[in-house]
Amino acid sequence: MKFATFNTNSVRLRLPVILEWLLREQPDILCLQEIKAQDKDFPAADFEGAGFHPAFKGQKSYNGVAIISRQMPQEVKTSLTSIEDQEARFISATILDVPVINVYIPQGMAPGTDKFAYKLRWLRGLLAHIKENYKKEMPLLIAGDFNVALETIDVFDPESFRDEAGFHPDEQAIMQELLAWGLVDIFRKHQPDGGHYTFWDYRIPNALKRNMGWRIDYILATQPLADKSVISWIDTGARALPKPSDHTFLIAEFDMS
DNA sequence: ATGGTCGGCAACCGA
Repeated sequence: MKFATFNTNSVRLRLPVILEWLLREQPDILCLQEIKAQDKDFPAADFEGAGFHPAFKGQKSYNGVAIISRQMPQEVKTSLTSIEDQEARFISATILDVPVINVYIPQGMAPGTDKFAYKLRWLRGLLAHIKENYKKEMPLLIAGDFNVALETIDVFDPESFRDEAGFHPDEQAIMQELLAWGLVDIFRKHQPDGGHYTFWDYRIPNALKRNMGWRIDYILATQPLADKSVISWIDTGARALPKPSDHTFLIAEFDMS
């Protein structure tokens, strides 16, 4: 089972890149974040034409998440059970009997701001949602843009980012609680070395070429599924295009036989 | 090479 996640920064603008990637890589499931489209504007027919079933939750201008699946997604839900949230940052579905959660965690701007408090509230809400609805002994996949780098090896300049949004101990502590509950960071399982990133800030010139990035996108799995993962990699293709996205595809394969 | 991030969406917010 081939599973992937990608922050699109506009699903409509990035549609040719996504469709080309789907046809080339043939994943079973692709989670998208920052689709930046209202539901009425989501390009559902294009995904259906490529042989996939889309489930999506959008809003105007910002945020928005989607699950693109070869099999029909069942039990689609678009809100956390733990907290109220006005923004389109959560979607879950069951696909081939595996529960899949796709999240776009708030970026948080800077510690001390309302946006940072919202980010922490959201992370705690996700932790509560998972504890309320799932068991660590059962298969569960969680993917998305968490906007949190966990370790010094996950950012290119940890000294200068220490205590800033995206690399702050309060965010990292909640994510570590999530992992401690019973989730495995699948890319890390297969790649213990640092310097592998999923995001490069547009505002840093030639960030990809200089490998000045962050690893803030994740595929997390409970142990029974994590035991089945055989490979995970980052596809920088979409970041290297003439009109690049700021994130990359992150992929993991699971042997379900 | 004589500039200097993107995207949505209509002036700026968010990342």
